[in-house]
Amino acid sequence: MALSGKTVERLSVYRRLLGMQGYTGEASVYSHQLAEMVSGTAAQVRRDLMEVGVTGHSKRGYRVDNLIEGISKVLDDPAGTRIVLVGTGDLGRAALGFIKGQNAALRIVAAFDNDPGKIGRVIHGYRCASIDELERVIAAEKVEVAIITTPAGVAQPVCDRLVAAGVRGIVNFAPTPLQVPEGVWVERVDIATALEKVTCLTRNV
Amino acid sequence: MALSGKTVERLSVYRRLLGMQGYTGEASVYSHQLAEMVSGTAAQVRRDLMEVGVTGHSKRGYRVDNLIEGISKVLDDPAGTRIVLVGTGDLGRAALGFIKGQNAALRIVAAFDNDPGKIGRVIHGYRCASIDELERVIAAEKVEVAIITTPAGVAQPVCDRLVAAGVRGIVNFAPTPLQVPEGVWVERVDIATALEKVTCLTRNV
DNA sequence: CTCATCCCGTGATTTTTTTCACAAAAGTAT
DNA sequence: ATACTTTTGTGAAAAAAATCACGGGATGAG
Repeated sequence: MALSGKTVERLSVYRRLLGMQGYTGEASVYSHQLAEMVSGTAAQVRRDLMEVGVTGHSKRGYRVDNLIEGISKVLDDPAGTRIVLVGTGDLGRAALGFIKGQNAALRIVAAFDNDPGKIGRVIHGYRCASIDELERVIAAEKVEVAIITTPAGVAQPVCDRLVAAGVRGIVNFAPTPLQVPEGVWVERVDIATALEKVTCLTRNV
Repeated sequence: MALSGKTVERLSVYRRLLGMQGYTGEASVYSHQLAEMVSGTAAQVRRDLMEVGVTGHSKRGYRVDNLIEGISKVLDDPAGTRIVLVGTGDLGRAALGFIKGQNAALRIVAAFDNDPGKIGRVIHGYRCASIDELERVIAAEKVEVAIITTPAGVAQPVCDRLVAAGVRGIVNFAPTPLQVPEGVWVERVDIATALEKVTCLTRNV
């Protein structure tokens, strides 16, 4: 099953919205309702759900519990995914807050920093550990995914250590591209670029 | 000139990398060097630059100053873009840090919060103002773009106020989609989705 | 029961984005 | 000067993504 990255992104959003409080509370949703939530089209939603394999019901839409279960089956590793975060500055703390309690399949195993003043502090319930422990923890806990929220200058060396220690997926918030070997997936979240994109496209529309 | 969103994103990255310290310092770059930086292909870089209108030189590549100037001409508003940020939590502070000093054409006019305890504080050089001032400041300064870094629960009402006050472009960091009228551009930065995407795609590759 | 309506599932089509591939330009070596 | 190499610029082809459009099933009204 080869889900495209775009589809995975939308599935993640569908699931989050369906799981959120404030959702209508109905037992079913129509594709056009989901489409409205993500500013897409009903056909696209149906196609995404088709790829997942969940099936709806003419005239009554999709059962919400069914949807959440089906999406989770493709997005989540049944064994859970162990994650570390490196860099507990503002952004690192913010990221921990976003992740906390969102998805039971994602487990933050450790948060690292190189500032002795931060080590030992508890952030959103996670204890900040010394960067010196990085390799040990990754190996001991079989960590597969890492989040880099360090300053740009150290992102690449941190990345190299993560990859050498066995990490195979990285979310990179540092404003610099990372060089990684084949077989490692990097997802970049570029705040400065997002802002420049909006300023540019807002003007030309 | 109709630049695609993807192209704009890459242009933003090319420019940032070229402007950064640590860049080789050469007066020229080849398309394949830029490609390597962004993990793309040389042909794609050349196409992006073609759309911008900057022109290179066989055998010597593109002049760096030329590139930066050409990219800036399409990305930046010559009059500058005035921006406000709403929500000075961890994420808001992080965003201010990323933006600060990056691009002279982007000017943060104000940062707002509804917490009386935060009002008056200075964050990365920007003074935090009361959310009550939102409409006044946006009108007075002709603000066109806003960054939403509030909790999910208040993102939509904040968005409504921004749009009513005249904002036409929004970068939304809140983990909830925003409903906006025609003519307003929303760029979503979804941290939780980025993480789920990596965990999913890392596994299936 | 019959009709009208509403929605799902999906083949076909269109649009968008990326990649290929090659002529022409420009430098280098001999 | 000539041959060889490297790089740009871009039409053409391919790939990826989104949209259209319609058959078919389910429901409710009359």
